[in-house]
Amino acid sequence: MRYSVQREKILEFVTKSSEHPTADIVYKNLRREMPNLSLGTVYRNLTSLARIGKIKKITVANGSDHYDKTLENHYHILCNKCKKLYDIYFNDTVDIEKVSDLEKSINNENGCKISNIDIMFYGICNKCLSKERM
Amino acid sequence: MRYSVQREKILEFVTKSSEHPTADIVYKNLRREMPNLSLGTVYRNLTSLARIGKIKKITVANGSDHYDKTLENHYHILCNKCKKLYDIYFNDTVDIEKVSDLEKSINNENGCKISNIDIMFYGICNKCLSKERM
DNA sequence: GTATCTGCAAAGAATTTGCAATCCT
DNA sequence: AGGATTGCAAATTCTTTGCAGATAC
Repeated sequence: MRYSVQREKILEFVTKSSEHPTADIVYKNLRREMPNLSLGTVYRNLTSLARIGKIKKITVANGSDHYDKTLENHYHILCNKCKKLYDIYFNDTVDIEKVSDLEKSINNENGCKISNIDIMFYGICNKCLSKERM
Repeated sequence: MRYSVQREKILEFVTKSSEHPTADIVYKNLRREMPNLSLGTVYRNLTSLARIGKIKKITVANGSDHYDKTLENHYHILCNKCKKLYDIYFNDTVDIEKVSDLEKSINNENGCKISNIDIMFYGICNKCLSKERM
């Protein structure tokens, strides 16, 4: 894959972002410094960056795909109120182990070959919860 | 919710189906006996049937939503070859327990309120695996 | 030089919606 | 009767793609 300014900036934006931007968010933000950037280019690069594993695509119910910097062993929650996607941090590493144990045992017991598991949580984020209580 | 033939047939189709039909599959199949059925009606009813819990919507990466009869404690694998969605059966009930344990512990340790977890497996189904070996 | 990548705009796929007619109750 | 539901078609939303020009190497 050849170098391009656009791809570098797109990767940088996703990597430095603490949110999990959609293609449109990446596009709108980078347009400020690159007024000629096109949405097609953003989609093409997000797709290829995900293919080579530099970032990860996250599919959610009822909405655009999000993109995340690649980090091991963490999951996401989509807030049904504000529609934002947050990381879920496990306080107890046992939880993480449960997931990978699960993955292993299913691999062995089924006739199919599992290449990956997507786990998505849905609910209300803590910000929206505290707003509700006010 | 008032009765309608269309909704009854749509629910029946999803419930009796061993596959996990998309809106389009439901539409194409029911059109044989209901030539005036419209795709909009199928979407509207699948959505409301899912809302009241009679069926379950399953969102997958890169493709249409699927619908499933509501059964507890089972998960799905999307075959990357044939793009079909299959149930995953656990031989060992411990696996199921791992998932619900996971759910409980996350509920307690995070500031957010989790209403549900979606777990999706991706890989190659056993049918496509045996074709590969031939 | 040439294959890759971009911007643009148009196309495509999936789903939703407005509206008048029709159907339950 | 009167509100819910339908069929139809148009609109929306998200994403992909064809193409001609620009860019990396």
